[in-house]
Amino acid sequence: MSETAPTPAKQERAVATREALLDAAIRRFASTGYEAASTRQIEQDAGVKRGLISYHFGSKEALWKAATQWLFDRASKELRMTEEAANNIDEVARLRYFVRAFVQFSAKYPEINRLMIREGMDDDWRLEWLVEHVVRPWYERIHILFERARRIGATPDIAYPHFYYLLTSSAAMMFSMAPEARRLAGIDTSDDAVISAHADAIADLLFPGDNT
Amino acid sequence: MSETAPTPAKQERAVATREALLDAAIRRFASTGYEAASTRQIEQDAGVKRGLISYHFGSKEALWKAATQWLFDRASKELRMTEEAANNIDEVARLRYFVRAFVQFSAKYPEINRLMIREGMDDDWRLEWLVEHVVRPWYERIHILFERARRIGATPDIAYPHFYYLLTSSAAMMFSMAPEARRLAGIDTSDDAVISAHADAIADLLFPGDNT
DNA sequence: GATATTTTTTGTCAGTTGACAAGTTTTATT
DNA sequence: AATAAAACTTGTCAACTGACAAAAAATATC
Repeated sequence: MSETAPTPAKQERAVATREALLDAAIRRFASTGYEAASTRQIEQDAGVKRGLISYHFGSKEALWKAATQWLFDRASKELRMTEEAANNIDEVARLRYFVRAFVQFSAKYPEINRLMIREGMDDDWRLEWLVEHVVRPWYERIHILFERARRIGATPDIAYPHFYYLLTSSAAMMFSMAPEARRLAGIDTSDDAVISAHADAIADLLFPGDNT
Repeated sequence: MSETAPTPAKQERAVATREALLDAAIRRFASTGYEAASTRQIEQDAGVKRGLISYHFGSKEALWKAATQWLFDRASKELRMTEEAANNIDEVARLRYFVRAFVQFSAKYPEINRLMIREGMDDDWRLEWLVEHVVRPWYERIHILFERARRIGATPDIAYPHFYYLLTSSAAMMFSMAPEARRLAGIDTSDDAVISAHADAIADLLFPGDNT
């Protein structure tokens, strides 16, 4: 073997470029959709030059997968921490706590719900990817909470899929539709008071327990 | 004045072309969004030749407005009939009736909610148009029902905007996300039993009245 | 049947898109 | 400082987009 290979250099400023692209990509994909979001626009948003997506990700499709993965990893970690934080309180209070946390979470990351809504309407490779990589784990996780609550009679008498869509849609929709909510109802959905009121409303409806 | 103008002809087969285009346009705009829906694709879906959108509507923007107007006019009429049909029953039962009808309605016209979701995320001319032409009338109409219900104590204790987003999102989302619901939960959202169960679930949550 | 008008068909345009390839600069290591 | 790899930059391409214009066909009225 020719030992001439001295030492390959490593990557440095590239991480900044990558993150800028991932962040810009998520925002574009979530707000305008995959097809309508142009790679040139994303590069411009990220403040980098034109060929960088090709260089760092290879293709638009690969960028989309990397960006969604990136977003959901961040978010999943946070949601799981919330879940664990509620482990040492009683059952009903825990459910209310989780629901409120879920609303806060939806308000904090509106891009997640926006992405899922956009992709959930069309049965293509993106929906398949999202369902298997992201949605199903959460679907199952919430299922467990739901069953535990059902056993102590703390849950409305409906089949789980209905509950899942009731919870997720009512928790997230208002924040996904922030521009509409502002125009229509004059609501600022980034206001903590609004978020908190919404969380209370949902928790009260789903688990009419104590008002704490 | 030169009386040579004999008699101008009228339009005939054009209406069929127009309707085919409107129908195809709604489906495309709702499922892929405005920017990603190409006029050529819409013409192909409608089974007509290439230049017809230009001829009948002038521009893509004009087609979008005509198509959404067309859809909402049809839907509004139906929703108003439902509302009137419930005029001669007592207050609480009427609310439950309306909620159930609203769910049925959302299941029957998933394109409406899909359109509003797509456009509600971005604050552009389409959102402005939708809010003023379509959403606000409904928003106010439901507001009246809500206030009437509040006066007799039949309503959850939340501000109206929260109620509005709870109702509309939980009623419509599952049907807008039909492809996801099928993949994720194995649910056929066009099944009458599923629709009915969903309607019951929401009516029970919002107005825990009798179970009729 | 002649004719004017509506409707359809086809050609063409400038602008945009995603992808790739050939360059240039920067950086880490010696 | 030399050098090789990584990172960035720019040029170019075929495909597609919305729009318009000109030609062809269909239709109603006389």
